[in-house]
Amino acid sequence: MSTPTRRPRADATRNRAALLAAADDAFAADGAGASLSAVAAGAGVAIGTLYKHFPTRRALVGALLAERHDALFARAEGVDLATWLRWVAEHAATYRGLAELIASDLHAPDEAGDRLAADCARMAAITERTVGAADLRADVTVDDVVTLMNAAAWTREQQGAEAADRLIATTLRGMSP
Amino acid sequence: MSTPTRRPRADATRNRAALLAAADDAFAADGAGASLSAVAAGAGVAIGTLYKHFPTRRALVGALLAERHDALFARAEGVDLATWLRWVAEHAATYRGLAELIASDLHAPDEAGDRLAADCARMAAITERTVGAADLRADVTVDDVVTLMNAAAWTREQQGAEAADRLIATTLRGMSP
DNA sequence: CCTTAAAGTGAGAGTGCCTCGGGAAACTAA
DNA sequence: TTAGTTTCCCGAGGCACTCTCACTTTAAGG
Repeated sequence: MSTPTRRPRADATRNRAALLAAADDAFAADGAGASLSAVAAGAGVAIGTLYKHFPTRRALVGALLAERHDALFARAEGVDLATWLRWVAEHAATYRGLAELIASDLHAPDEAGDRLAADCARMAAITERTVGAADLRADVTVDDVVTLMNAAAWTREQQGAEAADRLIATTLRGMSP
Repeated sequence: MSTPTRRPRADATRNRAALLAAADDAFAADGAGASLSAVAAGAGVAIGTLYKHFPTRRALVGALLAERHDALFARAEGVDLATWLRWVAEHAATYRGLAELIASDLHAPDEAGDRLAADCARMAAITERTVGAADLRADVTVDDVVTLMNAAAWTREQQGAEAADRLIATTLRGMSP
């Protein structure tokens, strides 16, 4: 079980970065379901290389979102619930179809090494903490808030930021004592 | 502009019915994105025949939902807002992916002869009427309620009936004076 | 029957997903 | 430098699905 891990090859590092950049372009333009062959082409790399670096679409999206997640979680400290929900909804609007991709993973068992699943768990933990700090009716559960979070993310994607913000505000009003 | 419309051929009627039945099976099993070749095969018909009857997936889904819609709209008379929202959410859960398919059509221009678009319009009208009859805060708009309706439909699909019902109840509480 | 228009057919072109065996290139150490 | 080793890249090819269209079949109506 020794780990004499050799330094990664230079071309591998370069290709990985090129793939991420191309994927960001493609996903921003065509949504999270954009053609992976197009991504590979955009990165100037063969399709096999893409799959070597990112075995699944989820892995690619997860890598792409990793930085954004870190930034999002870093500033979540001590923020109020309404703001947190707005932030998550805003984040979920990064690429079209992202809310569905992420939501569909809540049902799937999280494979080992899945960055996206880990980030979802972190997000759930923050949500739970933030809910605990909020003043809500006794019969409101964390699940209710998670439901609202998902719904707001989907709404933002389908109908824009204003509709999502209004949904959050109204529902939170209904949750307050 | 005479309409010496000949009676439709017997095999056409038969095939259309077989296609609808096969599509219902397939969509129920695999969601609204199920393979259309499989549907054609299930109906014992060539793929070209499917496309002759239903040029797009939307047309097929629309035809399939037509009866359900009629039933839904028929009993919507005088029902209260909360119930109406629950019914719509329940209806949207008929096939997986239905909420998205319908929502994505709200953005697309409704082509002529599109039954699904027409039904969406009828649904919007009923919603507007029901909202008018409900006792809500002055700053709540019909759009807010439509947003909730879509969100509840999506939630029902992703998280089940209970989560959707709770979202509806909580948000309506936030909308009441 | 026989004509005619409606309906059916299915190969084929296009697109996308994903795999796998062989080739190439970058490291490392002598 | 060079040989050895390991990592990485390549892209043809198998599979699935969508949608079209020139051609064939068949029911309807006289």
